[in-house]
Amino acid sequence: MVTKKMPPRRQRILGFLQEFYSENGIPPTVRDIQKACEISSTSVVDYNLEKLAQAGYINRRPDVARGIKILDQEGEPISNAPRVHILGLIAAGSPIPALSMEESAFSQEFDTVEVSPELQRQHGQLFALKVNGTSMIDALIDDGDVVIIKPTQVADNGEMVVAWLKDKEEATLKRFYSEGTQVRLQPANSTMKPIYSPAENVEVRGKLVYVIRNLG
Amino acid sequence: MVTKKMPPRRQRILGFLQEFYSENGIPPTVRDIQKACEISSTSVVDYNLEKLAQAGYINRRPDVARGIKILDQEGEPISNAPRVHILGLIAAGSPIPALSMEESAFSQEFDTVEVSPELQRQHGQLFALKVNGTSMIDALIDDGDVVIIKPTQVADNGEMVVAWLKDKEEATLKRFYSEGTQVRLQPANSTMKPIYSPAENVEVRGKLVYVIRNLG
DNA sequence: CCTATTTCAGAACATACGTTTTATGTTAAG
DNA sequence: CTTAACATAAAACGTATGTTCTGAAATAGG
Repeated sequence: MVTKKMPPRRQRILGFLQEFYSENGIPPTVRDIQKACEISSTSVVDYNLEKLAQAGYINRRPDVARGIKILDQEGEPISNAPRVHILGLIAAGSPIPALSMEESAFSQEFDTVEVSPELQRQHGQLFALKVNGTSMIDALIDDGDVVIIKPTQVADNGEMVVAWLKDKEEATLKRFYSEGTQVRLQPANSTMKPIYSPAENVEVRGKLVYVIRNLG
Repeated sequence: MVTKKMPPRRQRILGFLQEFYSENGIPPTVRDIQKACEISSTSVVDYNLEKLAQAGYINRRPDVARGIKILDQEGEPISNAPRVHILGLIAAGSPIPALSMEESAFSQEFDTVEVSPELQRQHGQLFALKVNGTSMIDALIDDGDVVIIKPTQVADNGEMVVAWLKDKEEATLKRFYSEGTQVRLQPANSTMKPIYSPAENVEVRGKLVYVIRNLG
């Protein structure tokens, strides 16, 4: 599908649609859009909505209040469940990208996964990583699994964390144990040996709160 | 919270609300409810909606079209993502309940998990089981994990299935391999031995399409 | 049986909200 | 410059949809 460049106003409308729907559980009205996007007339909103519909970004149910259906890339309606960005891959040796998300919250550049609203409510802002390779298999995490992570710099003992090893410049998923001056990073499976490292060499980037595995 | 008995009509309205929202991505109007629940007047719908709001089942946004917010047990708004019923526990020796769901699709008697719409679209009707104990740990499935299952009687070789062993009267999660007259049920981890059983002793109940693990 | 409370009915009302119309400004191609 | 396609504007229109009013039927408690 050839995606043509979109006027900024239309882009803004589309972004607002997703944001509003995700926040309120109902799509906005034409007038909601008008106010939020600082448009002078409802007819302009209508015009741009029609364009968005032609381009396949939305569906419109004629004559029904709040009749806009927001579609994903496959043309299927999206749900209003919170979506979490998959920032990248994690594996032995692979770096984790920067964790500043607020700005690009609704940019289309990342893959996303749906999470339940409870999870989002419970933990606040989240991000996700896709696990590459079987290096985490000892922690019951398989190749291709997606892990949902809550950003944090601290962790309690026994929690599964994304740990950054400064010296090796690599990130890993392990159980975290603070043992005085050093840190033990323990695979969940006892047949694997733990990693011991000085506390100042280990940076906790986030804790693991959810694992998703898609088979089939 | 003391849940008083609800008039059947009110129960029906509540069920319709969830069904309609899940199906259409927007809540129904008062008149949608009126038609679907065969109510003679909009005022009756309004009356019952008010009661449902008092009882904490919904929120109403005054004067806004389709302003009903459906709430879960914690009083938080639900999303319109498809919800899948958790029919029970699965573990060595535990039975799996009957798989007829259509009738009780929106009864409140089961716990549910949200799944992404894509999953539902891809596989159709689904159900879920909560894994009890660590007996599936060899298949990278931990105690407390929730597995999403697509009901089916057949499976391709290598797929993870819910297999019912008639002689032992127990269900188990394993990889499925048809080997002529008998069936091999293979744990995902090679350190565990496979189960060999005559084909007529093994009933495939469903295939595993998704695994969810909630930590923290 | 009597009374109070709950539930249901029908109709009318008020407005939230999608749509249409007519007109003007803006950009891009020839 | 001219013209066509694109985009914006203001106002009015029609109906979809929440709300209210008045009254009657059904149900429950004593």
